[in-house]
Amino acid sequence: METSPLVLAAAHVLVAALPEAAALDVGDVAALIETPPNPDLGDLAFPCFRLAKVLRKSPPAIAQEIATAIPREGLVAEARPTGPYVNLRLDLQHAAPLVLAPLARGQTPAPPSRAERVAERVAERVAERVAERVMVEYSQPNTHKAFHVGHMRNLCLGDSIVRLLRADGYQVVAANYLGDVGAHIAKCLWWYLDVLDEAKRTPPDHARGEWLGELYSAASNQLTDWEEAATAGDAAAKASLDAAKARTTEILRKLEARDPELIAVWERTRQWSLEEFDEIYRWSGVSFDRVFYESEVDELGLRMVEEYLQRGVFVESEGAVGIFNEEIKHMPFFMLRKRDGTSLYATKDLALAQLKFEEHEIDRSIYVVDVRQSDHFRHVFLTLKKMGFEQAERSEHVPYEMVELPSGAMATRKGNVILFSALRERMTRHLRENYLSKYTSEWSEEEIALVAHQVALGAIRFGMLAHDVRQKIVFDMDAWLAVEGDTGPYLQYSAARMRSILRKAEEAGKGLDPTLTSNAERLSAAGAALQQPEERGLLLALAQLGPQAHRAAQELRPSVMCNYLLELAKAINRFSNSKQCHVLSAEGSVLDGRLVLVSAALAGLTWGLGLLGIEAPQRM
RNA sequence: GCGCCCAUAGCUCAGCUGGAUAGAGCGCCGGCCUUCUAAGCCGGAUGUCGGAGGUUCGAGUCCUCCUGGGCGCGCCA
Repeated sequence: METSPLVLAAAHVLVAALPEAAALDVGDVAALIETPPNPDLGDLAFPCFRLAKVLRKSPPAIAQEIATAIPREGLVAEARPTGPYVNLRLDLQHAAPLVLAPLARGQTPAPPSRAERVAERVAERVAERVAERVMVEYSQPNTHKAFHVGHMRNLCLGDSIVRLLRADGYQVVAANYLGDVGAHIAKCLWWYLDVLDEAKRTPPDHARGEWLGELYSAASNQLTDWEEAATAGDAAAKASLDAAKARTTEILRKLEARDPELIAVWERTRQWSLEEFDEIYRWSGVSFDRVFYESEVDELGLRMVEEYLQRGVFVESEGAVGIFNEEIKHMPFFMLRKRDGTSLYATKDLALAQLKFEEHEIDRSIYVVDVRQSDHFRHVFLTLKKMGFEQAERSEHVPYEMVELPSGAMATRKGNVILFSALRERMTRHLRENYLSKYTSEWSEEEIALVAHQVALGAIRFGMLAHDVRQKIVFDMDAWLAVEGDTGPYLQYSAARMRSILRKAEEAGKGLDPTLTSNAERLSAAGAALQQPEERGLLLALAQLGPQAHRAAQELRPSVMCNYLLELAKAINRFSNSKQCHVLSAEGSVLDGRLVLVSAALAGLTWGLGLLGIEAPQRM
């Protein structure tokens, strides 16, 4: 795992004190170093369990020996054996320049070098080759359908993964893949063209995509109703169902045949959805480098099926074409062409993969798609491999659990879908009414609007990212509106307070001297002046920033970052609530130390929030 | 039936490669705004880490089985 400069420095001290026979290098030691459960024990801890075997001594005895061998000068002020651990207390005179100075200077944690990444890969035996150019595909909404809170989880996850990977040194192509063809379009257009009368066929001025989504739901629900009634023996329903099915099939066929009249309708309605998606992405602060459309890979997919059928990679089965991936024992057949000769979702995914590999020369391909598609992607990757795409080995699915409501899974059928627009509206209004109203006389309307937007987005993004991907999110609107405790706004608030201190210091003529962070002597004195436990705690929390961001990127888990940032914010608030840590009333090196600490905390938190796509407001 | 995932405090969840008395938020009780934003801070109460075996010096974490829940399983996307 990536280690912080602080841990690395401590590892150097430890290695020098280790017995020869320990045979551990700095990297090994750094990887073993952990944080004691209780700050009273120390700042860093070195566990001696691993050494027990090679040294043929008990861990406590080893801890004892190491502790006595450590010189009490430089970074380590105190080394105390406690059972099997050597607990280190650091001298902040040396720690502050390592941890705080770069951040206060405006430097963000450096991504690992290529050599480090290779070493890490080798150590983990993941792959000998290190990917540089990565594509992350996410969002993938369907046109003609509503964009709801479930889609928001995907959007937040994908966007954060993109940001994490970029911060970790990768070149990332952020990709979207829009579902603009298929049965759902036919259902929607059937309702639009055949069921709605002329007068009702005009969409509203705003939220046209949403309006289309309603048509789709109505159509979908009607078909299900008829189907149920038909199964129960209702002849009229059966007739209606058959007629509707014939019509949707006709619509699909005409679209495939590029029927000018229907294509015109398709293009017009599709555009309504696309415009709405753009608006959502703009509000959410998400942008894509490449947008793929299902409509653009449809034909290519079918050509590939034909080609690989000829080559014998694919086979015919019951009139359909596919491949038997025996590796997936419980469902080996992967269908790629229907009996009627048309393509499937799977077909298009093969074509899309080829397009990605060729067009963008990526060497790693990430798909952020919900967990229900796990088997599908295993098939896709296995199939790509058998087709000869070496990148298949470096393709991976990031599965995440669904967003549900207290009433169960969201379903248009049940009418319990919470649209993204509703969440956005309610969150923004709630923040204005309950928190920002106190500033109406003080701040401009522009600033209030900006902060309402930033905080609403912060609450939504954090809410979507803080859960591990394997946990489903039960979306409870009231709970989401209560933006206190472990929430995005808490993090933003913490940043705003840091900023406020710096602003007031500036106003009082006690601002941070920009030359301080490059003045070794003054910096040491400033570090040495940090005597309060809250100051130490905050510094130690900041030391974790780089390593945690790296871990989150490696594991493709923004939730790692969320949890870490909560700890950082807690350390920040403990500091700013402590009477003993007052900044403005401090003088000399104590003032210097606190200003550097606050600057570093603000920079670190802001940067970390940025990896989640959350902005830190100037004030709130 | 087969496969994948989940199960930790009343609720929602953390818990990195197994390691020091299992943590946080919400809720509950009690404190803290003439010193820097109370969207905050401090203190208190609450746990058979679903169950049973096993591996290990050491298991919430690894293995096996079981129970409960969710999801997926050839012509939808």
